[in-house]
Amino acid sequence: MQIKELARATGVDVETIRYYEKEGLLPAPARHGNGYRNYEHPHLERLSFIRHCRALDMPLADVKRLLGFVDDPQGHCVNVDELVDEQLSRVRARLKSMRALEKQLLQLRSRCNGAHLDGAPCGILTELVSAAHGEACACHPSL
Amino acid sequence: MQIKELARATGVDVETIRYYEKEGLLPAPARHGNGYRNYEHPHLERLSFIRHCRALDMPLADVKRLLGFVDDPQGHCVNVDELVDEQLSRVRARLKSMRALEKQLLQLRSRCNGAHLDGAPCGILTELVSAAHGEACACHPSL
DNA sequence: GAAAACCCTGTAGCGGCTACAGTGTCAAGC
DNA sequence: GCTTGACACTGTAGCCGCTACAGGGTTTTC
Repeated sequence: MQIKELARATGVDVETIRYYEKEGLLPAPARHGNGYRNYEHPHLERLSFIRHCRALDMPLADVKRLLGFVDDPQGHCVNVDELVDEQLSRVRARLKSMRALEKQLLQLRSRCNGAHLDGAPCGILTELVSAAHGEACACHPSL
Repeated sequence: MQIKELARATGVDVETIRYYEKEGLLPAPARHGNGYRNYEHPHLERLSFIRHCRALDMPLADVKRLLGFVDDPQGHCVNVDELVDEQLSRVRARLKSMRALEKQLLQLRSRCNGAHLDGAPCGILTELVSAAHGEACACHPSL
């Protein structure tokens, strides 16, 4: 299988496949006489595995570790568990801060209403600038 | 004010301050005779403004545009509005995918339970590998 | 024999910093 | 006057996970 076929089969970009090989995530395949990479089914499986982990937003370093567990399947469940747990708490931490962000942006945007018509200065800008003065700030109370 | 004082006053790293100057977000300050940067209060305000926007996770390019509006405060409210709206929808899109992620990770983690004691292979790894075979997958149904 | 479509390697770029290396300057203590 | 330490400067490289070239070779199709 040439690289483009593997790319099509997995939905992974050709350049990304070569990148994974360079980074040691995907083993270097055999080559045709002309130097073209020749992939087999195991490569497809491994690449799908990688993409699946990436879809879960795991860093490549973690994916690499997981692949190590797959290659040597001897009761590493605890390690795998930890890895997933870490990823989960990373995701949750980001969720929390994104929710706060959404709230702040909503409050900020509401400042603009009504200021369009008269010559008053933009409420959003005023709000943002006021943060620089250390005044109480509706959109970013924690600063 | 020397750069370290500004850094302390704003909570921004010294290197980051120089980086902002290089990127054109913070105007180059006057220099002392020895070449050291000499910041005034307006720099502090501007830097606080930048950090505030960054705390809202706005890209530096947007912050730059906002600073342009601040410098030329002539009824740009509609533009500012748009900018904040764009940021809000970016945040919301990410929120959505993070929530999906959390769910998938939770399901994945639940696979591990009970497999620790006997010699069965790790449920999480099994689940992740099964994705490579295109089987139905609890933790990532959409692939 | 020419064009299009594929392949190769290697390097540079993205964003937003962060971390050096290598050098200069200044204030305090001896 | 000398050393030590903390600060300053410039410039470059590294982080992540790709992505996009440049500059070349090969294969297929007309």
